[in-house]
Amino acid sequence: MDISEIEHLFKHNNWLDQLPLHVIQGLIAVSKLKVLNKGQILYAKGDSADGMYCISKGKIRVSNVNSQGKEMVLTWLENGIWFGEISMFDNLPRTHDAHADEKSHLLIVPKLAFQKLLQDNPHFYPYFMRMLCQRIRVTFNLIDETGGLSLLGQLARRLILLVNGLHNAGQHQKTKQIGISQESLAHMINSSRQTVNKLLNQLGQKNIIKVDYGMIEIINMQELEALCEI
Amino acid sequence: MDISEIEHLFKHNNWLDQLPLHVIQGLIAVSKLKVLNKGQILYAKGDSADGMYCISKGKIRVSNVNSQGKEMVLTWLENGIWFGEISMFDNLPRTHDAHADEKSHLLIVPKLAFQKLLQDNPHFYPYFMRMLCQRIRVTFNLIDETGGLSLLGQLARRLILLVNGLHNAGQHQKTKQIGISQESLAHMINSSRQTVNKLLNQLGQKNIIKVDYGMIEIINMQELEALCEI
DNA sequence: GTTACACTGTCGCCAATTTGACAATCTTTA
DNA sequence: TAAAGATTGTCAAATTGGCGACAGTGTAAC
Repeated sequence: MDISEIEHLFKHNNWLDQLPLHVIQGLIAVSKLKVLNKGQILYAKGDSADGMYCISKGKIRVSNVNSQGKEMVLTWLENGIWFGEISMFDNLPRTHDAHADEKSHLLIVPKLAFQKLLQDNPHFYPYFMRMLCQRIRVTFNLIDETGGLSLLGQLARRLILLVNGLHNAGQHQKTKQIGISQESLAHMINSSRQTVNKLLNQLGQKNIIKVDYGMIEIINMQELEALCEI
Repeated sequence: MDISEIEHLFKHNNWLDQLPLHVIQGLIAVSKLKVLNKGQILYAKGDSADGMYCISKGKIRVSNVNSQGKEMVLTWLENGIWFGEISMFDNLPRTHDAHADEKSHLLIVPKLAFQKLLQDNPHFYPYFMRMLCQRIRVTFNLIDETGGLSLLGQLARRLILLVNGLHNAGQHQKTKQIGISQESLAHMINSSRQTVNKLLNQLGQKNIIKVDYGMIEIINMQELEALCEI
């Protein structure tokens, strides 16, 4: 990964891109690269944080384990996504587990460097206040839009969430494919594999999605969005 | 409401109480009082924000209307609770509706005054960054802990949430009574009044809670917490 | 006080969902 | 390539939960 590629990662973020170029370059100078192999853990819930991450390649699974020991996946994060900023800002433990689902390349902005940046340049605070507010709005949305939906509605909402990402709005949409097993999907909406299988195939017959082995592709996004109303 | 009472409201908040006394007094000087009658609306989702609130008396219902037109209640807020800070910090519309469920007295800290405070004193930013992070952590918890629970588990979780408050941690616990109809509770966990009624009475027979007209009292908090594992 | 309204308790029926089971298909690993 | 493991498709039986109905009880308003 060369410098221009790294700069691009910063420019891709709605908040970091507000920083003057020389500040970005300062952050890049102290940032580190990290490569995770498939299945490797990045951090666990409760870990203390070393910094904030951006994915330059690969896929990270953000999840935690519920009281029955079942893994509940919050979301997957992919190229260009920044994450892990909460613990960086408040110095408290990680809220989730993060695993690499495939070989992944990450950029790490160290916590101390970032905190020093803010300390030395308090006028940058508002950018990151807004960044945090945005996170809150997204999670509120998740809570609100899930409540009151039928199972089919929840499934549709979840599929959209999985392609668009739980992360910050305004991303240019990539492929509309989701690599996920029906069992994982079932876990996410607190349902059974069999029911999810039935519902997915119903959507498949209506040509709204295409169901494959370990893979779902969204064909008709409008229809899917309409289903989120039920 | 006299000055010392208002000062107490500021001291009650984990973040505001970090501000020097003269700053608090400055904020109090520009704050306004507002009285809402029962049923009156404080703001609606989408409204632009005038500031941040604290309840000195009464009860505020935070909710929104889902796509089927059903009201989904996120939480109730009571004495001493600060809320409405998101829109104040990011200048974006309100995320929820807020209604007074009974005659309520509010303190309003105007947005402009607060923004000026931060502009003039950037070293206060970190307090409020942490405040926002705390909100994110609480909402993540709500999402994570609800997922994978049985209906009974969700109900137990919700009851605990309602006495402890969805708001920031570290509040000294008041009475363990919740004034709420079983129908409202049902809405909150996306279930039916009848089912909630049955579950509540089961908990009542086990002496975990006490069920009354429009009122639920938690008797055995430990047992209730244990139920959040199923 | 009494009338209207809101809330609770409890049916029974019916639809939706879970669960366990098993076979078929796809992918990965040895 | 073959074997092992993961994922999907499908059934039937058992369970859960939603919904309408209606009576009983508590609260508020006039």
